[in-house]
Amino acid sequence: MTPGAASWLPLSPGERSVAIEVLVHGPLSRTEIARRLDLSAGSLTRLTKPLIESGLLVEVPEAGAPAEARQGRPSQPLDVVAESRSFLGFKITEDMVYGVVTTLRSHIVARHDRPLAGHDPALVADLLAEMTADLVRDHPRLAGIGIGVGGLVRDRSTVGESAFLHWRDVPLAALVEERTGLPVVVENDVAALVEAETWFGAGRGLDRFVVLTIGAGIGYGLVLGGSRVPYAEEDRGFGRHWILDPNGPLTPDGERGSAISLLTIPSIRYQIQAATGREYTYEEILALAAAEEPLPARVVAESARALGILVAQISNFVMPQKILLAGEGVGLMEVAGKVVEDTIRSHRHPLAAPVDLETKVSDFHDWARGAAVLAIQVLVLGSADA
Amino acid sequence: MTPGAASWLPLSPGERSVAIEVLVHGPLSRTEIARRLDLSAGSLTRLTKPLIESGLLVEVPEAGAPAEARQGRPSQPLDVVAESRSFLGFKITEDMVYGVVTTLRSHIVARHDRPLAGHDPALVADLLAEMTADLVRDHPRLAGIGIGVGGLVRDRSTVGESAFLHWRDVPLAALVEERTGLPVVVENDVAALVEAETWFGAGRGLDRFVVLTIGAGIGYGLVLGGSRVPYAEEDRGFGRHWILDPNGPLTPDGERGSAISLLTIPSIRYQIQAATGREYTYEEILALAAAEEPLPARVVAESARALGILVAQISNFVMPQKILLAGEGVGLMEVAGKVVEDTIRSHRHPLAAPVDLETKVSDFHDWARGAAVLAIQVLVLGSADA
DNA sequence: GGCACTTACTTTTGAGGCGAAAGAATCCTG
DNA sequence: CAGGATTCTTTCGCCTCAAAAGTAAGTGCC
Repeated sequence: MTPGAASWLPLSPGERSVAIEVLVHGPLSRTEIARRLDLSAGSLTRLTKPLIESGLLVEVPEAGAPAEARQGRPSQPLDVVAESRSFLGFKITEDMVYGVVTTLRSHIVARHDRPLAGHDPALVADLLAEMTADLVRDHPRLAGIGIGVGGLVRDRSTVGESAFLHWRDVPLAALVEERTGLPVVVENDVAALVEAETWFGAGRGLDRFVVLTIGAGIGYGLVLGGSRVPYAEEDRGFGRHWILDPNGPLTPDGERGSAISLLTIPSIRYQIQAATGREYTYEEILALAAAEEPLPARVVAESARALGILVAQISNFVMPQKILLAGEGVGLMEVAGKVVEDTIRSHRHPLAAPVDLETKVSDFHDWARGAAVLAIQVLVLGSADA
Repeated sequence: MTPGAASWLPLSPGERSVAIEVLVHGPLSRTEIARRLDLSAGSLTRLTKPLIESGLLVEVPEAGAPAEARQGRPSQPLDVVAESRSFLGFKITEDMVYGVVTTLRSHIVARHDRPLAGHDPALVADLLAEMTADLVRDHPRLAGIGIGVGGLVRDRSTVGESAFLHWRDVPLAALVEERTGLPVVVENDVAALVEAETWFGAGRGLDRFVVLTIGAGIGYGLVLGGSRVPYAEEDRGFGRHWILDPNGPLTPDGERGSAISLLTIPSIRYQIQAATGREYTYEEILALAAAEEPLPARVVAESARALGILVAQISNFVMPQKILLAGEGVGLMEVAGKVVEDTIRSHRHPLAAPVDLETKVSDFHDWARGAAVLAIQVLVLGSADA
């Protein structure tokens, strides 16, 4: 796809795996890479030479710890030149577009957000092109654009269905490519976040890894053998039918006691509003719960128990090495983390390995960063998927 | 391990993958193998030649369907000589040892069961050796023995903990090896069944595959990328804390409404007995439920709903291509299969891919067959795991 | 029956990746 | 400064594989 995408030269499989290893796992000496990829030292010399000559890798002086003075010839760490290329990531929400510029290492070096006036595909593409033009001024060497959208995305290029944008079969990648001339990848926002965390975040190097997001909706991503498992119902309402508590609350969305009803921000706000007649933000509700106001405390505790059950179920059946909890709703963990953990424990076998649950406080720029990682992957892998 | 295990010659990785492909997927022509393993036709000639010369593979006349007369030179299917070796599989229960002899293709060619008088390790090993001696008379060329035990097994050789045998750290493989002179593999019974189904059964060729067994207990096995995921709590009471219905029955084992309480045979018998004061077998209860006797019907329906919830949860989180339901308790599906399926559907996203749920009526000889497959794997792979 | 065509398999050849082993570089230790 | 340790490089041969050409064995059509 996207023939304009000047991918990383014609890399041989061996070279590519070396490049990815260095890209993802920071500076590494040749010996260390050989150990990780189970190759001989000789092969490493062979594989790294062209990568260094092409400027993709460089030998860095001595990675941080010269203190650790070992015997023998000092190792010569290799690293990618993180600043050699820039990547653009967008997250489209109902009323905003969040944009970030990242390095090859997926570090955010710039942010740029703009309100979204309408949902016409051409209009959205125009706005993305404008934002790209704004950002490209300070960041030349832009190598690609990644776009994250809530909804079903096909072939990493077409939005098949997006409820909040009212889109069906919009070839967003093509629209933005023709306006910017840059290679564009479009992906479901949760999928993009999962890829980002798998490559550069909590899931680095893990074999079985789960990402769970709570916010306006529920997001679930499963990584097995280092690559994401595609889901048929991808983000067309995850969790609507995950019944966590048959006696749980009934909300406009989702079945009674479903993950949607118990965990999403709109549902929690709805519950409080239905009971009090007043509107509170999610943060206000969490604060009230922390202050032990009875009604919010009960709703939040119920939500926390549901989260515990959900995490326990995932752990029981998938046995991931780590579960990453992200999204705008993770404030729940701060207020009721103990309830969550107790619930997890009571729904797990006492001899089972403890769940490695990591919470990541995240805003919309993290979603955009996730999208940018897709652009990195395309550059590195040549538009194939991991 | 087990140096006596005359494994399949020193097979190169390429040769081994060819051998396994033919072993698992029946007679295959060279072209077909090349297609499946993504190799060139030339490589296939190279790889198959030594396998044929060593007698491991043979060219078979024409596999069954000469009717399908295609144009061109007819293909020359290759096959393993299923009867060239025999394998022995044992399943140890509290009061019986079930034994089977299988071919290389894992077809059962003989059965032999004996009551188990006591649980002393030496006594059990003696019995296994006697049964082996009985069976080896009619089946020479015995290549190895596999033993399945409920409980925790380490290194495929030592029973770390088995509640019903009251064993701790019993080196069962060594005990049987020194009595029989044959290579022995010991494994958890569920794990063995999972391996068998992955190689020769419902899970053949699948990437994500789940085995769920209901019987005296609950068994759960997860296969990802073609190999089984090891669990920390392996068969030390799966399902004890899987709460499927918080309002479910309370039984001596497991938490209220747990998979153990709702699905295992002893718990269902306990529920009926507690309500009626009489003892019924599981089969009797199912028959009464089918005849719409109110109490059994209610208990069985509750059990079926729980199974549906469990299957739906597994599907939601693991997204396996297939779930195999096995064990002595699968009669539930015959009586209440519709309830199970309806429950699954109501706990799944309407757009989610339908669950491929396969029920396998199985007795203890299937467990023994699973153990025999381990012996096959050791022979083929050289005692490594898949 | 002969000729074209199709498909399956074999042989040959050449390129490329890999590891083993030997050698060079560069540090520490005494 | 010698000796050892560790990393990296070089060389060499092996193995694997793909490509291409050749052989085998059938069908279809005249």
